[in-house]
Amino acid sequence: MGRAPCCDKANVKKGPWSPEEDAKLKSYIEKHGTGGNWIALPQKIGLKRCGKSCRLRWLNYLRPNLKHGGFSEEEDNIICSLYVSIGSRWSVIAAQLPGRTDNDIKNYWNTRLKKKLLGKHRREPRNRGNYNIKQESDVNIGNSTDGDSSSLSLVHENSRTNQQQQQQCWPQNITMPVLPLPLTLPLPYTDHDPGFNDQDSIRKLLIKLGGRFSGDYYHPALDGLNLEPSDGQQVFQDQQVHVGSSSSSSACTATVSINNNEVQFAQSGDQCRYFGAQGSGVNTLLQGHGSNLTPAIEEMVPSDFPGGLEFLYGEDMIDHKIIESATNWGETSTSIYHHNSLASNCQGLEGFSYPGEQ
DNA sequence: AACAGCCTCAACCGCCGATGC
DNA sequence: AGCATCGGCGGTTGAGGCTGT
Repeated sequence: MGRAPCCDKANVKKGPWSPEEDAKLKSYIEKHGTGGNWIALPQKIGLKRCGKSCRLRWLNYLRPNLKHGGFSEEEDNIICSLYVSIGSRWSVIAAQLPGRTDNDIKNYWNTRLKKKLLGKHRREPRNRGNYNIKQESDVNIGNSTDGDSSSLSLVHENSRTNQQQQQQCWPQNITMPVLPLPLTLPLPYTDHDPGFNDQDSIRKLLIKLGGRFSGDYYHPALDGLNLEPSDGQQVFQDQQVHVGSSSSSSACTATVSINNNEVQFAQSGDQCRYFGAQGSGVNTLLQGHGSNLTPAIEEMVPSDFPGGLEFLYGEDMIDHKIIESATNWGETSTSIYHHNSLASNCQGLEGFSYPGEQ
């Protein structure tokens, strides 16, 4: 037997709200509050609406100090950055953008930013004062010139300066920003814990750090890994996570150290060609096994896309600045790392074509 | 002007966790 | 402990408006 419906669907009005309904709901809540019971609210007011519908209408539309449309570039950046790091947790993202609702951001992402990332939009957006798509960057795929012809890298040609910034997409030692949440993560590994056998757990950890799994690469360094999550949760700060095979003396070890709000990847061992010597850096490790990285991004980036999501983690991602921000993620105040040019990089993907594609 | 296709976004749906009984 | 209820969340839908032909 299923769960009882929250309201009598037969006697509940659906569809767009009328101004009268809005006025009723708004005036009541402004006078009396929600009373902590949305389900009972419509009956008190005399609205033939589901309580959940009232809640949604209030939160997404009637609530004071809401902004609609006109996302600024800075908001774009924040959304991009947070989406890359935490995925589609719209309520969390919305908490960082005063006046924005999760629904708003979700819609904006799905209709604009996602396409902006891919450069799929066909025409200039309508009625968007702050929204301005510029085609200022070209992105090419080319062989890196660092002496390793086997590695591919993205070349950003920003602002048509012709100054190609060829970069290895995931350098051997890269410092990535730590995004502020969740401040506690299931930490999948400790040195003394023999139960480190859950690849999904480490995948999740690495995903939090911004990795990608395509499933296209088998990675021997992950073979036989013990990735069982430890009991409970550990504070995901100022810790080191050693990613490597405990069973192989010659295994490459990727060290993910989290200190002072920075994540550092480093690797050692004679199998490190998988990690950096061939130019793919730790990301190759990250590409080891099937993915649950923010599915929308995964979907946007084909599995054979050289370098995976590195274009989201280019140099600019490293050169970050901090935006101080209050957050709802916990009781402590924390910081967002604002990737200054992420969105412009996204814009730069306009006109990008995949290998073999015209 | 008419039509078709595209785009946006408000609203709905269903699931899940928390809470109370 | 088990169940019912509620709030909250993310995914999806569809009506209406806009644009291109």
